[in-house]
Amino acid sequence: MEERVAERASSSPRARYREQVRAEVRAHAWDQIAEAGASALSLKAIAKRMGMTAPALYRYFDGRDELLTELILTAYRELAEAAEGASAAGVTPQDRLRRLALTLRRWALSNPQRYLLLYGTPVPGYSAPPEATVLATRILAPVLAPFVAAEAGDPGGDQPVGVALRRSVTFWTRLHGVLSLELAGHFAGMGVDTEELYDQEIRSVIA
Amino acid sequence: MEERVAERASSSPRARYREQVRAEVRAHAWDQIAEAGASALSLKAIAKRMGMTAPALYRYFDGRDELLTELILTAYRELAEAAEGASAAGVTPQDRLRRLALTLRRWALSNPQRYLLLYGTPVPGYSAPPEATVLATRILAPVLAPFVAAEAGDPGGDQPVGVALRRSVTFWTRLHGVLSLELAGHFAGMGVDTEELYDQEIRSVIA
DNA sequence: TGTACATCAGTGAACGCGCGTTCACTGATGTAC
DNA sequence: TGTACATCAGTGAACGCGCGTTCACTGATGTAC
Repeated sequence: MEERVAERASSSPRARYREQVRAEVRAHAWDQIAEAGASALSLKAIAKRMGMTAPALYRYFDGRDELLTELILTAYRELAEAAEGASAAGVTPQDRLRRLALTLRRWALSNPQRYLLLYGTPVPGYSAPPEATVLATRILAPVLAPFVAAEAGDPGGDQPVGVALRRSVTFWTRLHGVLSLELAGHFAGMGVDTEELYDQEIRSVIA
Repeated sequence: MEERVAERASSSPRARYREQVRAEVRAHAWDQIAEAGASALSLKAIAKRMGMTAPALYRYFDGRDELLTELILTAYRELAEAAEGASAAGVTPQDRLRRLALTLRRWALSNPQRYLLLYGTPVPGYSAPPEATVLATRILAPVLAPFVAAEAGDPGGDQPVGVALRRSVTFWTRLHGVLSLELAGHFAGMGVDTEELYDQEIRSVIA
């Protein structure tokens, strides 16, 4: 009901201002997450940085968890779009997967906490809504598609989709293995060339 | 200096009692970490569960961070021992790596938060001491050894240690990729057989 | 175009909670003669 | 074996901090006539 009103009035000055403030809150939330991790997300701290009092934010978000949920869903959608965009630029299935993987790494390195929010240790005391699980599954689609295409062009496979799905998951876990350890700083002082390692893992599944 | 005293008096009733209480604190700390993650570690909460007041714990630990450090170092040592023990039971290098990997998975699944404490998203506001980094590096030794042995038995390699090191890291990242996503619940509702997936990843590096 | 009214952003005080940590102190336990 | 003393575990009060959230209220902005 309220949503209906918000939609209808989406171009009114008040509605515009609302969306502006909401955007600013989200921006500050990301800053905060980037600095101290998702569990440090605090409405009071955001309000202080915005020069407002905390109760004012309750006009814009139902509470801390609702804000966190919105951030997570946004991040999933953003990542999915980036993945699809990167994939679309490729010609062959292999090329698509490679671009997708490199985009994923760039995305993750440019804002580690955003990646860790989605794929790292779950935020204590917060349970993701069902929508998040759905989005998390759906994000595999741009990975799956090139594998399906590759299998289809390669005759003789018994169950092309089954094979493609397995390879997709493997692709994902291998990239995540390198990325998450890199982001958490676990290669520190080990003299590992993470970029090369990542590239090796890309090739390991594609070839 | 204090350490010296503690050593000398290690069999006195008081010293025994001290170690007993310290152990109980650690046990409650692990319980707490298992339930709500490492960032929920709280001296006050531990004291309450032990039927004591919080300041009393300062007789046993310098503070929250010191306790956390001790837990992390203990976990590293425990994992290293488990890895070495498992490896020792194997005959061929391949066998050793396989046992090591399966032990790692069992260890991680039996107490997810303990694994995530070492290899998950860093605890916000806490920076691990240098010793932790050293231990984290040293834990690669039992992985590296079988690969070195395998390379040595396989003539023709240019730089056996270099190759072995690269394979060790790959082994590690691939296992971690599956494990960490499994522990964080990211395969939920995707119909993935994680055990089989893990086994596939073991074979991918060994074979 | 001006006036009356409704809407809504934002404030300030407050509640209850939990945290790490310090300090002066009590009382029990171990030690030296 | 008993007494005087030192050591040390643990308490209770307190400090200052930050958190999410509620509530009654003010004042500005938009809307309808």
